[in-house]
Order: sequence, then C-alpha cells, then structure tokens
Amino acid sequence: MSPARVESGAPTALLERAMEILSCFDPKHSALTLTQIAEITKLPMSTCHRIVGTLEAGGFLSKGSDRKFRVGTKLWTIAQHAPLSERLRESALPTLARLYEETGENVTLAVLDRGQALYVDRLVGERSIPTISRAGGHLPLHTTGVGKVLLAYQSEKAIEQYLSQPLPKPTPQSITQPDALRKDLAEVRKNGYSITRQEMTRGSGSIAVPIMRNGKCVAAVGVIVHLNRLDVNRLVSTLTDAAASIAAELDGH
Amino acid sequence: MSPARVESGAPTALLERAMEILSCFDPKHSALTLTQIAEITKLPMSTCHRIVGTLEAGGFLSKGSDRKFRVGTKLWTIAQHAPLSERLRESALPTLARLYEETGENVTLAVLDRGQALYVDRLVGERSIPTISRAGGHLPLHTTGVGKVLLAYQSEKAIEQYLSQPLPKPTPQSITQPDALRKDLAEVRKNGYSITRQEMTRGSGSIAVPIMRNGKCVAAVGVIVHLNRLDVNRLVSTLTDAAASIAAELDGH
DNA sequence: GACTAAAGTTTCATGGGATGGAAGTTTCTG
DNA sequence: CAGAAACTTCCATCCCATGAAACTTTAGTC
Repeated sequence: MSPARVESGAPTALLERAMEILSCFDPKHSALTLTQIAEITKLPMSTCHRIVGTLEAGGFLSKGSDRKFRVGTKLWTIAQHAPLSERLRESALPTLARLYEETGENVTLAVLDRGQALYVDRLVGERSIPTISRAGGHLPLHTTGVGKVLLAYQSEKAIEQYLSQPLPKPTPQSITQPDALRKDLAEVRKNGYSITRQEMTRGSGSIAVPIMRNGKCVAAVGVIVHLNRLDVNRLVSTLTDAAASIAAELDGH
Repeated sequence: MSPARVESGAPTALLERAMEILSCFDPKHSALTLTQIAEITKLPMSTCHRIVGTLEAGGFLSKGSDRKFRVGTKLWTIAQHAPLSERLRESALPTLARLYEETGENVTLAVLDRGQALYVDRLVGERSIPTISRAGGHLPLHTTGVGKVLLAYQSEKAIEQYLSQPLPKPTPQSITQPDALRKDLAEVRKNGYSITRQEMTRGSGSIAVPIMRNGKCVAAVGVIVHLNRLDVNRLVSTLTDAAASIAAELDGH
C-alpha cells in the first residue's frame, strides 16, 4: 500500500481524481502546468501525468506551446449541450443583446446553483464598469442583485437555511444580518425587483428581476451600473420587459 | 478476463470510458437515460451505472426527475474557462450583440477545430431564419461562410489535405470539386470575405469575414440570411467593422 | 390493484489496470 | 554550460474496477 493514499485526503478512485484535476481550472487558473496541477490536487507527479495525458488524448484538456494545459474544445463542446446553455442561454441571448444595446451597461443572467448565483452569461463592454461576475462564475446570493432575486423566490425553508450559515461580507455595505436580509428579501418579493448598492463592489450598484416560469423563478436578469447612473425606474421597466421576453422564448420551445 | 473487453471495441480504461459516456451528449442527445447511454457506449449496464453515478456525484452529470441524465453545471462551469469561452467568446460577445441588433440576422462566430467549423457562438432571433449551426456544433468547412474563411486562410498544405478527403454535399449547390473550391478560396483571400448561396441550406446564403491576429486568422464572423436579403456590400462592410472591433478587443487583453 | 416487462441497482469473486517511487530525459535559468 | 526544475518513462506490486447474476423499483396494461 502506498503511503500517499492513506495519509492524504486525495481521492482514491481514478475518475474522482480526473474530475478533481479538471476542477483545478477556475477563473483564477485558466492555464496550468503539470506541476501546478499536481500541487493543487496533491497527486503524485507520475499519476497526475498519466491522467492528464489521458484527458489530453480525449480532447478534454489541451497543451499549449507554453507547456500549460487549458480546457479543451471537446469538453467545451459537450458542455454546450448542458440545459443551461442549450435552453436558457440560447433563448435569452437575443434579449440580453438588446438589453445591452439599450442600456450600454453590464448585463448578467444567473441561476441558482449550489447555494450561490451561477452566472450563465454576461455582456460587458468598454462603456460599462468592470465587474467580478463572469460567465461560469459563482457569487454569493445576498450581495448581488441577481442573487437576491434568486434567493427571495426560494421556499421559506431554503431561505432560512441560507441565512443560518456564516455570510461573507465583501464590502462594509454588504447586508449580513439575517433580520435585515429577511426584510430586504420581502421587499424584493413585494416590488418584483432587487437593488444592491455597493454590497459587492465599491462604487457600483445593481438591479435585477426574476424570470418566472410556471410560477417558479428559474433565473434572474440584472444590470450592474455605476452608483450615480442607477436610474431605478427606467432600469426596472426595461428589465421587466426583458424578463418577460426571455420567459416567452423559454415557453416557445 | 471478461469477454466484453476482448470482443467489443469499447474502451478499456475507466477514464476513457467516462469520456466516452460524456461524449454521448451531443446536439441530438441532450438528455439520455442510463439504458440509452449503455446502448450507445456498448458498456455493460452495471459498469455504466457505476461510472455515471460517479460522474453525477461529481456534478458532471445531473439526473432529472424524468430519470434522464443531462450535462451538469459543474462540467459547464469548468468549460467556461476554456480559452474559447474565456477569451474569444467573451471578447466578441458585445460586438456580436451590436451586429445582431444592426442586421437582425443570424450571427455566428466560429473557429477551426479538427477539420471542421466549430461554432463558438450564435445569436438567433425570431426575425432571422432557422439554421442548423448551433453553439458547440460542428459543420463542414466548404459549405459554410465561416468555414470557407477559416479554410482559405490556412496553409496551402492544410488546404490540400482538406481537399483530398471526400467532401460532403448537403445541397446540390454545395461545391465539392477540389478545383472549383481552390478558385473559390483564392477569391475569398482576394476579397477578404466569403459568400455561400444555398451550399448548406436551401433558401439561405451567408457572408463571413476573418478575424485576424498577428497575421493569422484565429476565427471568423458571419451572418446567415435569406437569399433575397443577401445585400453583399452592406453586410461585408458591417462584418469587416465587427471583425476589426473583435480583433482590437482580443488584443486589449 | 394485480401482473409483468423493462429499467435500474446491488453484490461479489477475480485479475488486470492503476499506482507511485525511482530513474532517466528534456527544458529552463542564471 | 552547469545545475535545477519540470517532465517523462519504467515496472513490480496490489487495489480497485469489472460485469454476470440476482435483486428491487418503476412504468405500463388489462
């Protein structure tokens, strides 16, 4: 028995290890050398080398001329057939494009995934302000516009469960008191939209609305704007139209 | 030794099998039952069950209430960090959105991948005509606007290699004669854009231009329009601007 | 609601593929 | 051009994947 297996918490099964390796690729690590992968996963070099080699042969990873590995086109191709891409993103994109053209601001589309807001898509231009959200990225529910909407329309039980965990506070304006958040979420449900002001990033705010289907909130669309451009009435009305249009597109299929 | 391993052409290694299973998900099969997966991969049910179970536990697949498996959000998230998504798509999206708004037509963005045109993104609305191309899908190089561009800017050797294989002919208008294609491609290089007329789909044509970076064609943007709306001059000029804008965006990073 | 065929799940003895330390090779770096 | 770091190959050992068979659940039929 090799010691590494007993001592480290590394996964034992080959497949789990392979998934672990693929999971190394995140927003901060889109290109990794073999050594870096071995370090992150704590796998022996030779084992890592073999698995990475197989993944590369299958097109799941690809090695650049800089000796760094990146996510391969095969994996990307498969992922395009996820319901997330195929139905939601595809249906929403034209509307998001219009929204982007109309407002000139950062436009984001998100769903609830593992207790966080998963950004399915975003449109960012030079005109709009830089943001942390990115397609494929996760952010907390209580500090983002789309997140608050997604949370507000969950069952009371799910909301309480979310509130019962320690909540990150990325800025001083972030609301992390359960009671304050409960009130905030009730407001969201009443108004049909959420607002955040510097709760995730200093200097910017956001507005988001739900995309409803069969009485359930399946996704949220939002815009992120500079604080002094936060024209609530105008944006809410534009967003509500967009959400209705996306919902109609979804039902059309 | 179990007979299946020797007799069938099924992959032997676990990881290859897992990749095989994930590869079952394509444009025609975005949701599959366990039995279907076992049929396609020709794997024994029990083996298939175990691997699929592990993939599901890792979030690479997800089981719906209809007992069908779909590509999971974890896999999708990882794929978003492919250079294809992270750099190209992200940089191009605002420009594609503008292009879509301006023309109201089907807009597509593609790269060369394994001898085919890989559609990185597309924007389709109700106004535009239905197409076969879809994000994550592959189509031949010689029958599509973006494909011709991608092929035209390859090395002569690569072009000859492409022409040496049997070329599919989806419509009577498809050009499959090597000589005719060579002339066509020379024309593309001379003009800086490609045109197709009913070479992939009856009734529609397309125009595409290259996105150049460091003297190399890294991608192609195109529009697909109804034949009688094929206003070449106007579309070429709009597309050329868009390509330049995307190239600038790519260099900006 | 009983009956049944199909789909899905669990079990378990077996041996072949995965394992990882060590040695060898290539590629950076100063 | 050393020396180190990164990468690749090797191979004896043995653990874990394997898949047939038995079992359970689900869906469809009368």
